Amino acid sequence: MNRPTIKDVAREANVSIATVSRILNKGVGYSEKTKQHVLETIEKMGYHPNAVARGLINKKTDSIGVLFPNVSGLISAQILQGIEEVAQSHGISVIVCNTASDHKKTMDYLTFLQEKQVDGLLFISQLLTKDYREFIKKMGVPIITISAFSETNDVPYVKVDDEAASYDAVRYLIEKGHTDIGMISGPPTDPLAGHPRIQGYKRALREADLPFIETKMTWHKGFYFEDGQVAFQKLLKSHPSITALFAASDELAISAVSSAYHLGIRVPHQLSVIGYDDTKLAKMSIPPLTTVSQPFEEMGAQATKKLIDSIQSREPNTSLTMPHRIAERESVKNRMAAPNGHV
Amino acid sequence: MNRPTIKDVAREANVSIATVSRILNKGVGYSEKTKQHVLETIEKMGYHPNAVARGLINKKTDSIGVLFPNVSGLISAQILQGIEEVAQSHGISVIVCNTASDHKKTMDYLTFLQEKQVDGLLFISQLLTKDYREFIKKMGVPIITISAFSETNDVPYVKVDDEAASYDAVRYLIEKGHTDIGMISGPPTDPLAGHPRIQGYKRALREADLPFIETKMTWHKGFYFEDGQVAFQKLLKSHPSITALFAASDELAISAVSSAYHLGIRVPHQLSVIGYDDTKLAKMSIPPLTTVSQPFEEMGAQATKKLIDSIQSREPNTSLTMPHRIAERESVKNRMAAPNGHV
DNA sequence: TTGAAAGCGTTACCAG
DNA sequence: CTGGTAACGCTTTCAA
Repeated sequence: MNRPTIKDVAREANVSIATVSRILNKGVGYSEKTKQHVLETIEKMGYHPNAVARGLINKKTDSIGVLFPNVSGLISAQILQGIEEVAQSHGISVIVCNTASDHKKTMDYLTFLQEKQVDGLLFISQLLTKDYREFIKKMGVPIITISAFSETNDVPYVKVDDEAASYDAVRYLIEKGHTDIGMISGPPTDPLAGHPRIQGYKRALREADLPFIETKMTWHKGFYFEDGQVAFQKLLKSHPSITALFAASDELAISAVSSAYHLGIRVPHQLSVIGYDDTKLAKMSIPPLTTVSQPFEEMGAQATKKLIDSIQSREPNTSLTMPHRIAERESVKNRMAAPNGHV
Repeated sequence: MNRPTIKDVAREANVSIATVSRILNKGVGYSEKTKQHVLETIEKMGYHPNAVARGLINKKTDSIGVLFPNVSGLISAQILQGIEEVAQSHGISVIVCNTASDHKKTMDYLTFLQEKQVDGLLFISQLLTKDYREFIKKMGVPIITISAFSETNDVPYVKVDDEAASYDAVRYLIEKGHTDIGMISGPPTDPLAGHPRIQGYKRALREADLPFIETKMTWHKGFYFEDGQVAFQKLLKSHPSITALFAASDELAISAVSSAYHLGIRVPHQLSVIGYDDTKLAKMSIPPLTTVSQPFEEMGAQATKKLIDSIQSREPNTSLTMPHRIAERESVKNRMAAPNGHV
């Protein structure tokens, strides 16, 4: 025997399906008596409405698509956690999509999500290019980016101010008495986490009348541990004198700490390092990593709230710049401290 | 103007909707000529089939639900990556659900997924209790657990053999010449990652004629970094003599390494530690962590393949025990080595 | 307060 | 090879 439908309930309760539907969805249009009776039979039969049929007629599936460039990372996972939580509390299902930063894959997924009739889209840590935007416009569903923005500048985002956050990180180093500061960056061409962070680094230097030296900023492909290894080597070779290092991600930072350890360079005594992201990693590092903290989970939650708002109100949304802060731990030495002051 | 439907395409192409449908889904029932023509108008109009309507009539939504006790962890993220990849390649959408290991939340989600008419379920790192099983049976969709199993013993799983893996880990320590080996475990009452790993530890000790001493195995709530801190303190207080430590997770292991560092105990010189999981963390630790490697991504992928098989064949599935291995890095000292042999 | 029936976009059966 | 039509499970007019 198949799962009962609204029809079965109606027959069993001796009412019409219209009445059952009203009881389930509307506040009016039936007597208290029939309501009780119908609710009882529903309970008895173990009836559950079919969301697919509902979606067809309502033109609303109560589902959203979330596109990540990579789902297995710490950051994605934390953002997803925030998304899932508020979606869940609104009875909305979240469909995860891994684009691998690939154009074709992203397009395919967009098409897929269109066919699935999702009510909205969340676009994470990936530049929303013109053609993606074009396609999404045709889909006619609201979209918000997280830790990203659109080339077309007409889609709301939820992110921290990367330039300002980087500035603050380097500023922090300077305030601790450092004047010879290197940076391990991501690709300068990366408009999301590359370029702006470099800009922040430069500005902090400039405002403190410290010279910006091209080769004191190195990078290698991405923001991962392995990238850090090679970038750090490069940096150290040309500038062994640096006393502090700003890394554009926690993985990059930890990679530097690890390399330093193997080279016998003590952190923070000989080299201070500050990271970026404040993933779980930061706390677990030896020494615990001082880093720029981004509220990833909260970002996921806020963006999802906004998206759901947009879906319900059919109004466009506004962007939101999230606050960042320096999570002070033990990887930065205070050179201003009294000579006997450790750390 | 709304998105075109199959009806619009039919009208525009001067054929019936049946013909359009056939062209889209069947290999036969139309001439090459009309096929070309219809395909062209589809292209021209930018038509995309509505998966919701399809789902309604086919009683198949091409979507699966994935239940995690926690989505923000490294392990979940890696498993999810594997799931997403094979689902994607089969045109199936994955709906993520965070149960927070909570009974009510899990039940709510199960109900939700039932209404959404998902075609199958993946249950991750969480004991599938009798009542969950009951409910899922009523749903009538296939289910597979990953890194977990069912109380009722009638649902296929994909997991490593935890007892054997733990045994191997401790055995590895013993082979490196260690005889005084402590363990930081998860809760012994945890049937998934607690109990079996403890059993493996005990068996390895027993087979090597080493005594099992109750207090040489400590734990504190869970498998996270913070848990490790307190468990390690406890262990060290009663057994400062241990030369090696088996931790039931990488976070636990790294926590111990970190605590040891702060106490001036050098790893691996004074204390060897072996972890469990081989998450990204392991490589980033100082020193890089030797650990039991679980192929999480592969586990997610295999389970999803099996699930999709079950969905298509409507046949029950079989369990799969995945291979584990010791990922040798630098946190274990070889006490058998020549006296001048480092590490 | 209630029921009949149209319709959401699709597939599949049955005629022709 | 092609078209008409019932059906999937539900919501929503419109009448009664």
